[in-house]
Amino acid sequence: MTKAFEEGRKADGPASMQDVADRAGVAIGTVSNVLNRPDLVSERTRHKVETAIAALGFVRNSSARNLAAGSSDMVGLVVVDIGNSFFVDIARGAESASEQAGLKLLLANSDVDLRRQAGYLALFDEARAAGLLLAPLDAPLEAAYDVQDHGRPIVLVNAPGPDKRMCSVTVDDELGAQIATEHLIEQGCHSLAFLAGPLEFRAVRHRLAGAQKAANQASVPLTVVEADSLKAPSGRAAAHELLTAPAVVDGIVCCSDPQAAGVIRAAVDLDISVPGELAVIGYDDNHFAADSVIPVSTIGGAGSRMGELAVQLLLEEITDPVGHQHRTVIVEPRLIARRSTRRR
Amino acid sequence: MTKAFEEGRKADGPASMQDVADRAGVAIGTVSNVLNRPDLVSERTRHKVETAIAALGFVRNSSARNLAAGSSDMVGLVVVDIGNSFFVDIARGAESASEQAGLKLLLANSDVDLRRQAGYLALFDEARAAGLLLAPLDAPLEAAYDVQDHGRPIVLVNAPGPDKRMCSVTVDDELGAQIATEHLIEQGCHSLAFLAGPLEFRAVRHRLAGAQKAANQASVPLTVVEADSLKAPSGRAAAHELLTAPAVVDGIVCCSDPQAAGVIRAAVDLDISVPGELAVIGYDDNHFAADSVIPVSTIGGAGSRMGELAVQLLLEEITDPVGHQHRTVIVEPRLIARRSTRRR
DNA sequence: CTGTTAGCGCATTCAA
DNA sequence: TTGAATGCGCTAACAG
Repeated sequence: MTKAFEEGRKADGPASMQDVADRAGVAIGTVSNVLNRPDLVSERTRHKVETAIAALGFVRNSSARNLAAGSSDMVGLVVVDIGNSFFVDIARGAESASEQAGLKLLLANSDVDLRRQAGYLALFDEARAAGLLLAPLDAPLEAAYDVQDHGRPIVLVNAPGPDKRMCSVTVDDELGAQIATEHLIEQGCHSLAFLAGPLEFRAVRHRLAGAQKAANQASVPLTVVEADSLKAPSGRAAAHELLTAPAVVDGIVCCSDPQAAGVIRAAVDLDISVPGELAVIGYDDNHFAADSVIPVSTIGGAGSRMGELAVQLLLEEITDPVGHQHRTVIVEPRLIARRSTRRR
Repeated sequence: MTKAFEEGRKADGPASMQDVADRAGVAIGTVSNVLNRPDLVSERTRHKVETAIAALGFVRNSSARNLAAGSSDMVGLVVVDIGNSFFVDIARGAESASEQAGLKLLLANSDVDLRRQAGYLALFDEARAAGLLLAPLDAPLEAAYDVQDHGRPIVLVNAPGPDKRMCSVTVDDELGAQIATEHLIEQGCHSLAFLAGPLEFRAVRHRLAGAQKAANQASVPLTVVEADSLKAPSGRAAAHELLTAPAVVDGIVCCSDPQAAGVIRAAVDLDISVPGELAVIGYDDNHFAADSVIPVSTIGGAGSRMGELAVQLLLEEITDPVGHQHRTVIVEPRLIARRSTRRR
């Protein structure tokens, strides 16, 4: 004699609201009420129902719930690279803002794969998520527009630029690089290099522009080197070349923290002291930057703020879908000065 | 005149299968068939339906789908700390295995908060996920048992130990620390220290045991120090104390990579050369470990493997819920030797 | 306050 | 091969 049989309900599958209602001796609507509007239910019935729920191990079926209610409290965040702590910061910011707003945040990692990105967007679209957040690849946003066309709110986080069709939050990359460059100049550098990543990345181009602006304003020479990637080995290779060239450089602005780590390693290999002979600054404040042997100065502080703002924009659109006007919020990053640039 | 009006359907909300059927001039069942069993539908009708789907921008409603079908292809992974690249590795492994199995993997970050962990488990439970993966807090697993009791498959990843009630995959922490310690001894260290994290963590205790085992076998003295945390500042502080004490230590086994980074920093501060005078090994192969100025040797390789295996176990249970026998798979980590321990 | 009921959008019989 | 009908579990509106 199975437990389910004793309880007089079908054996397989989880208990339903109807099972709960039967066991509590009330109608199904009442069960729904104690779950969703407990104030409408008398103390006594509520207790009966709660007892039945506990006894049966009843768990709401959110599919049925969403279907009937026509809405959901889930928001999806699709991220390019969960291995990059910058995006983890975004996720954290989004998570805490969502929690505060009573929304459930689910993550999906596209892992720099456009097809996966599209797949996860479609997943959340099919699940009728309340809204979507997308930290996109630097690639066409067709899939995001599709979601948008289906009437689902979506906001871009760390977007490559403003977008007329949807809300987005961006960080001012030009400003960031400018701040970084000015910082090196203030620290007494006289001959700078900008270690770019691949120029096909919009962010890289903006940062380059910012660095050039700052260098021009201060009339400090700026050598530009384009590395193959934003990773450490590329930074190391590029720096090795730069530092063994005849022209002397006493400060390098990098496009990423791993690059900066690579640069510092190259410097150490060549017996060039950091920050004494060479100041190095990274970008994005990845988690490891603070813990290095030579803590790496960097530009950061934008990640979690962007996540929060993105949720805020999303909420606005969810709350007022018709009156809503798309807009772009630009976050200003800040300097995080650590030892790798401390020259005075 | 709105687009919806022209199309002769209600304005708000996404198109439904009924809308598609109407526009294509077929019955709703046929639309369902072209979506789920296209081989049962004639070329011509299928084309009509597909045209209507495209024209309407129709997107399946997975809530309705799951409700009607009574199953879902989503699996949820709840992770303690998405900021730790070890768990990112697990997520990556789980993701690729899921993709291969035709399952959709969604992530949730409990952020070392038991309440959040329970919340996300409940979320996936309510969504009737096909199964759950949990990289748990080192804390009671009540919420996981609940899920289990509701008949939903769940497997523990990086579990604190074997569990009779559910499948789990663990890494052999004792072995890992043993390997690490043996490595230092092979490299010629004569006096070791084990930098433990808080001993309330099971993993820390196991690692301690492994280190002691290796040290005993080789008759090498092992000083044990308990740091406040697994983070860099704790490692730095503990190492500073250790390295300024009268007793000489020429090798330190750490419980984490950040700790190792802290140790190396302390050594550099004290003008002790690494690896020359002091060999240091970390644990978990966090992403940054390879890129440091002094690349950090470590114990790793288990993360993505654990993720894959966990999905595999989950699949077994999903496929055969009744015949399934819970089991624990133990993954063996491996040494990743880098410069911080290269003494010969 | 509680019970009844009509869908929500879809998968899936069963007939035709 | 296609169409009509039933129900998945729940919410919300309404009647009592």
